Amino acid sequence: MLKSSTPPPMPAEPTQARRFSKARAAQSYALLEDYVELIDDLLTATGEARATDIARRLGVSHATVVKTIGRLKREGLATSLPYRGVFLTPAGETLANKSRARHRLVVAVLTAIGVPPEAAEQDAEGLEHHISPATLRAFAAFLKKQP
Amino acid sequence: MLKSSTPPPMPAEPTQARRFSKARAAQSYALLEDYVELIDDLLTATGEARATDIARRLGVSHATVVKTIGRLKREGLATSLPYRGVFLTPAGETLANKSRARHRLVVAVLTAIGVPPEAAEQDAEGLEHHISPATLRAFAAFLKKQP
DNA sequence: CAAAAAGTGTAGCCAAGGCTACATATTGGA
DNA sequence: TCCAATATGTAGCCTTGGCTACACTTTTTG
Ligand SMILES: [Mn+2]
Ligand SMILES: [Mn+2]
Ligand SMILES: [Mn+2]
Ligand SMILES: [Mn+2]
Repeated sequence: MLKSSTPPPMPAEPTQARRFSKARAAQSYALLEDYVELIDDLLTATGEARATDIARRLGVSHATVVKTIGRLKREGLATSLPYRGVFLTPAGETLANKSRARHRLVVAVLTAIGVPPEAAEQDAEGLEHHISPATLRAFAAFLKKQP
Repeated sequence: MLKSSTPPPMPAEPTQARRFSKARAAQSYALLEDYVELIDDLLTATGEARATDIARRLGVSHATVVKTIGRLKREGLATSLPYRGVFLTPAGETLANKSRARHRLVVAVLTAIGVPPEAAEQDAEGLEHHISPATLRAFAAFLKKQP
């Protein structure tokens, strides 16, 4: 007999509310993670991260990017000088490195499971922001013991 | 030697922009998926889905729920009668069933990989909305050939 | 059956994250 | 050099998805 024929019961209210809450919190942080990762990539590749480049990469308008850079600065993740691009604070760099490592691990796991490469890259862009540390550890362990 | 010592190159601009775009689109649909899934669960379990119950389950205010129900109605996923709760249209039921099946499959895969149960449930709540059909198929295939 | 409690609806506020339009600054090429 | 192209900044608008406050309806209960 295959696992589970009876559907799982609905979770208790406070549990379910807590899960949704955390998912909302993760989502509200997602954009910042993508930005610092991208900014760090641009800084490494070209030495600078300009609003226009970021906008092109993200597929949004430069005005949107400028506004979000404001949020990055408010949250202590980036600095910028007028007409001189964006830079990451130490906190920003730390977050960028964590985000990049997690992004790659997610892609690797999806691929190992048999997800086609482009789908893995596509889905990872959204998935990555909802991977808890516990899941991240499980992913790393899973990859290590892969054939 | 372990796989990949050189970091992957940054994707070309249009590719990366398309990925981010799709991830944003998926996110904008996420709330609707959670709502119809939850409404369908409540209808099945208790015969009705009231705004207050939904609010308690989601951990938001009832006013927020009422407003979102408006969006569900605009998008043709639900109907409601004043002071008489919410119901799903056929389109809403279809989406609810798809969402629930996907949700369960995601949890099953995470668990199979070795993610602890509560982390699997927690992360799935956010992850599920970024699983493409291709990834879904790969997940199903992966589970089937598991020991 | 009336009063209290619970549920629902509505208004108005906020922040995030999109956009366009336009003004200003910088940069590169003739 | 200076003018055109490019980049940047700013303003104002929109939708989504949160919230509180308050009014109204329905249900429960003494
Ligand atoms: Mn990423
Ligand atoms: Mn991402
Ligand atoms: Mn779900
Ligand atoms: Mn969800």
